[in-house]
Amino acid sequence: MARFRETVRTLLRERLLDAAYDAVADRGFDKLRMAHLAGAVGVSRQTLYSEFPSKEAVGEALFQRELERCLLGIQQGLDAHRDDLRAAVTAAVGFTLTLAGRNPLIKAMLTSTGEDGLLPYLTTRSASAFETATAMADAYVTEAWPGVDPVARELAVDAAVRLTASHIVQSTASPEESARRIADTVVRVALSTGQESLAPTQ
Amino acid sequence: MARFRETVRTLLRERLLDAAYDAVADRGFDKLRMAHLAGAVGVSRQTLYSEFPSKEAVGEALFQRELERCLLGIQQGLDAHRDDLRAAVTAAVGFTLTLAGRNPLIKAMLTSTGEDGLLPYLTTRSASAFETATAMADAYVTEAWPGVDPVARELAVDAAVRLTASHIVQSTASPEESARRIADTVVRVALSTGQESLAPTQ
DNA sequence: CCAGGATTGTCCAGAGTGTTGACACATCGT
DNA sequence: ACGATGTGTCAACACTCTGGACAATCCTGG
Repeated sequence: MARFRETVRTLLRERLLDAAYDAVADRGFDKLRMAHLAGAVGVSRQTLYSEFPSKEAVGEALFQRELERCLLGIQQGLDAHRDDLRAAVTAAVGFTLTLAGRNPLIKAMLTSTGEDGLLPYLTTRSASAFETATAMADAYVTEAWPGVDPVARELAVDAAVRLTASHIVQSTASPEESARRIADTVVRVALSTGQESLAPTQ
Repeated sequence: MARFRETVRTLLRERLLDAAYDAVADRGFDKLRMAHLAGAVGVSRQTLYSEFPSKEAVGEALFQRELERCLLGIQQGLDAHRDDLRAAVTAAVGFTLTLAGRNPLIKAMLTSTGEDGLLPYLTTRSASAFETATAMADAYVTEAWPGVDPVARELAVDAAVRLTASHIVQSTASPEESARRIADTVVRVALSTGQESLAPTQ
């Protein structure tokens, strides 16, 4: 019977995260004030604390939500190349990198000075992020390319996710170039049998 | 400081009206049960009564909201003919009549047997409806055709609104034909000077 | 016509939740 | 060292929703 109550809670949560998003994108996470956040939504500070136990929890939720939004876009990118593994990976990774580059929240995270900002969450809370992204990519590959060997598939998906995340944090080239390199790696992993000899085949 | 609380109230109101809309469009206003309405949204019956003092109040609010939605569409129809008074009136009235004919809520109102249903509101609560529609139309004409005499303008607008409402309740012809007739009347009223003699000019 | 069920509208005690002001504590710049 | 600022916690209070009860009314079938 408490169905409306639930929607109110989720609405409150969304509003809080919206306000937090704006504040973080504007002035950075360390400049975010819990009192301002509560006031921006029109709720008491205590209510905010009953929804998010700590400021860190706000950061985690913010990061999590942004991640899921990105994954949605990636999913669509993958679906555009259901016949070419390399092209699909290139497209998805390229999309991810450019998106991350433009996203004001991620930008704010990365430009935060030193160990301030939301960067810690990228390592701390990355567990569930990796989990989600990996699960999604794995499900996709399983469904789209059932011919790939399970072991190779798992390795390839894991590599793709981790390499992409790495390039988000530490980009060494343009998104497109990085995407090509990652796709190259992933394809090699996926199509290998694991039985190759280390010795030259002569 | 109660900004969030307000949005929750309006949200509750919207949800209630949405549920009421569905129920009325489906089974008619007299078959609508306050208990079902509250349950559909997930609140107690008491909460429903604190938002709407009576079932009649629900009907009024429902009618009012639907009216405002229609007016929005009419406004757009008017803007398409800012150079031809007759065409504008014809379009707006025609749109209104066909819209009213298709609208499931209005359909449910009109098909309710006898004095049941929402029909009473069309006369009871029509005061504010007429007020709103008239004000909108008057503002439009004043802005779009400043050359029309104020007295004639007021008469024309009033006639347009009342004739349209009348044709919604009691349609004697197709929407297009009714629209043409109403537009004809309105144009005659608007362009008259009020100085014509009743006696033949000989 | 009448009895019984359904429905509306009202009331109230209790539970749940948000508000408010206060506090201890940590951090930081002066 | 000090005051200012911000985080996190607490308890008393106020408000709102809930759930059950109730009378009054309407409808329906016998």
